[in-house]
Amino acid sequence: MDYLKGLNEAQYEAVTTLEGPLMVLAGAGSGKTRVLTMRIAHLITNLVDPFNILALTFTNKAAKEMKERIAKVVGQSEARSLWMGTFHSVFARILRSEAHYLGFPSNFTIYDSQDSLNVLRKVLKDLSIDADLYKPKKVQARISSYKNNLITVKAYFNNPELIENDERANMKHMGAIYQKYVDACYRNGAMDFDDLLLRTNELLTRFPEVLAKYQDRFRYILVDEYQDTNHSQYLIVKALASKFENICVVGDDAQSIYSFRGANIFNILNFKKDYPDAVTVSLEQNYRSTQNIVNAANVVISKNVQQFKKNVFSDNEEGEKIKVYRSLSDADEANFVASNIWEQHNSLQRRFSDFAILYRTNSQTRAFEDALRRKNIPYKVYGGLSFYQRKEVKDLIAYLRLLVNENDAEALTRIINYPARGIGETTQNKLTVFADKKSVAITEVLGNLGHYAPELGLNNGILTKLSDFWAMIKAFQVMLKSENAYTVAMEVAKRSGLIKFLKDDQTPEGISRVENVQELMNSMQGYIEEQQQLEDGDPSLSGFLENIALSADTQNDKNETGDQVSLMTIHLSKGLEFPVVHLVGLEENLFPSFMSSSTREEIEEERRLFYVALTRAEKQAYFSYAVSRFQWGKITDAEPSRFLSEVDSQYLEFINPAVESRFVNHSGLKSNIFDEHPSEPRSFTRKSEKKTIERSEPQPVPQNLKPVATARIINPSGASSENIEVGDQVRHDRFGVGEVMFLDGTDPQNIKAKVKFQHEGEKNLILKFAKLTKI
DNA sequence: TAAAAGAACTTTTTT
DNA sequence: AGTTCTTTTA
Repeated sequence: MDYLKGLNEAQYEAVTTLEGPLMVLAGAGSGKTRVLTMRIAHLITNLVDPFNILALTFTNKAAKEMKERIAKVVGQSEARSLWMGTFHSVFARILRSEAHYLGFPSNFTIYDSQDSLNVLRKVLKDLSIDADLYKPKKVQARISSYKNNLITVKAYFNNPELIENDERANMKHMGAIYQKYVDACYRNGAMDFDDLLLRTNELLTRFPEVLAKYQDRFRYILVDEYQDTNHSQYLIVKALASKFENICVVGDDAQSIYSFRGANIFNILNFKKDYPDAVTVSLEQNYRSTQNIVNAANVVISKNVQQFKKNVFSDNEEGEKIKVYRSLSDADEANFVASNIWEQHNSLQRRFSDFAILYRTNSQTRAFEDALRRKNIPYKVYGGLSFYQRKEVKDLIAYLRLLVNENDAEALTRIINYPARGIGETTQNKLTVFADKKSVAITEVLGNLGHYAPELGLNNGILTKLSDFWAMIKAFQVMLKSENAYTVAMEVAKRSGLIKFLKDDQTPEGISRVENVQELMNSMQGYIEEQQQLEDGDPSLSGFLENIALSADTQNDKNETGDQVSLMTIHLSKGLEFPVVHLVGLEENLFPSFMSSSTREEIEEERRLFYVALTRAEKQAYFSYAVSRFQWGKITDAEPSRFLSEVDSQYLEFINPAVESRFVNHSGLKSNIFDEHPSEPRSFTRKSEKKTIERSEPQPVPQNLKPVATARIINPSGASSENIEVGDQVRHDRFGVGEVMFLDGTDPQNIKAKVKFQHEGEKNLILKFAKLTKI
């Protein structure tokens, strides 16, 4: 049992206490993943059949990594039959095999938030409810919270308090909307993310034999990131564990950051109440970070009221102080970060992959991408608008979804007239109304046009178009029986006219859309090949569709090994670690977000978010903030985040360069701790410098001097692209530096260039639009 | 009916 | 600023 060596006392206890309820409170960096991995390995070595183990993780990525690590200890074949994955993916799988209990088809579609929002918009329209009063997003959030708290439509109408509550919020139609939305999903044979949990609960409560089956199967249950489970998840775990009570939950209340998604921190805080016999183990030694980082993080989190008492400490070196950089603008901040990474890469020989840039909102990525690209620093953006959410990708996926589940009305509306085939809004409305009146599915009408035609009141031209469309879908479905998913998808892309339609658009955007569809095809092929190698793989089309619905960005996972800087939101960084972390955008109203600054609970969650971010760092942490920032299309002034002043200044070092101090008083900031720690004394010379700059700005530019601004504009209208030749080194606004591989076309208005970019690969660009600059 | 132009809204975080 | 929904025009 080599794997037990090298564990500290607490870790050893957590790994070897196999029976009964166990709560592991794992402070940041305390070797949580290691404990979980070893614990599962230990179970298997102690002759527990892996088939009887269920391990629930927070992300698919975490599950995959953990499975690989376990396989190294106990061997590939033993690890395979382990059930490990996110709540959503594990229970989606169970729901598929038990779907008949709930009256769902086993090939039900999984709606992502965008899909469910579309359905909701339609429901609002059908009920003639003003979408201004009932903002779809708000309605969606409300329904989501019902579902996560196990309030079904029936339960809602039986609960006067809830109804009253919605009436007070001026949303008295919520019940009706909720009902109609649930009905629509049911009719479409679809479940949204929350349904995967809610319906699992329904399955386990309504059908004791199903519950018994899975209770017997999952004798040992482990839940990672327990602090971020919601009520619905909590109940599933509780039900499954109630027979054997071999339940191990691992988490850290200080790292609960998903309450906006219904996560309930009391699940972990009250674990002892649910299982009075539970053993609690605290892992407090942080092996990841320097003392300075751990101490700074502790000071901040101690401001929170609601938490377990913990004493996280580090025996590592004391380490450097956290550097704090005040910048003028978002662009300035990004430049600072990029230069810092560049310098450390050169002088300290750090790898690019040693760095992470963490931010609160996805919209902050752009500035950093620009700055990194200018310095030719390779990087990878995690999360953000996922590849699978792009319109052209979703469109092709909608076709595929319809093949698998033809009741999916949402997929049907998306593509029935895309690309345009003369089935316009009027026709679609007629169809919907007619189908409603006859209470049959639209697809039923489409499938039996001959039968329904006399009553439909559509002319022959339209009827032909409809029957052609449906014949095409049917042909794809037949093909799916004999051909593999990739071949069918290729055929769909061609025969539906989608590819041709996209190819007709020769703008750079249009070209990139075609590339995205190509990329989707590639990722599909990759998926099929991967699944074919697995014994229990599922290379089918529906398997692929489920995979992309439940895991954010599989397509990028291939080139993960490269040496590149990681950019991601703090939420996404949970569970990861980096030698150097740049925590950026530390400003009031950004972090903490303006959306969650009103109540103490909200601020406490933001503070935990700060704690998570800081404890990602192993050796060095950098904080930065901007005095003004470009957002919502204009420049906004910003104040430093309150979290900065909550870090005791003994852990900080302020590093503002000299050039900047002339602007120090420029922003009209309220006095704060940062004015007490100027990086260098402000002199009169500097102040007067500032004055001259300010005064000179409004003055007219002297005739004999070339204004600097004009001199910098190399490419005002794209005209300079004209004398570009094959072999030239060029710079593109978005793609960075690259080499022109070849040029095509004689019409000066329509010359295409193939450019090989250093980081973005080869792109086909149209010179007129690409605004390439020769360098 | 489809493309083009204009208006409105957007930004919190994700399975 | 960028996207998406809405209205106008051919």
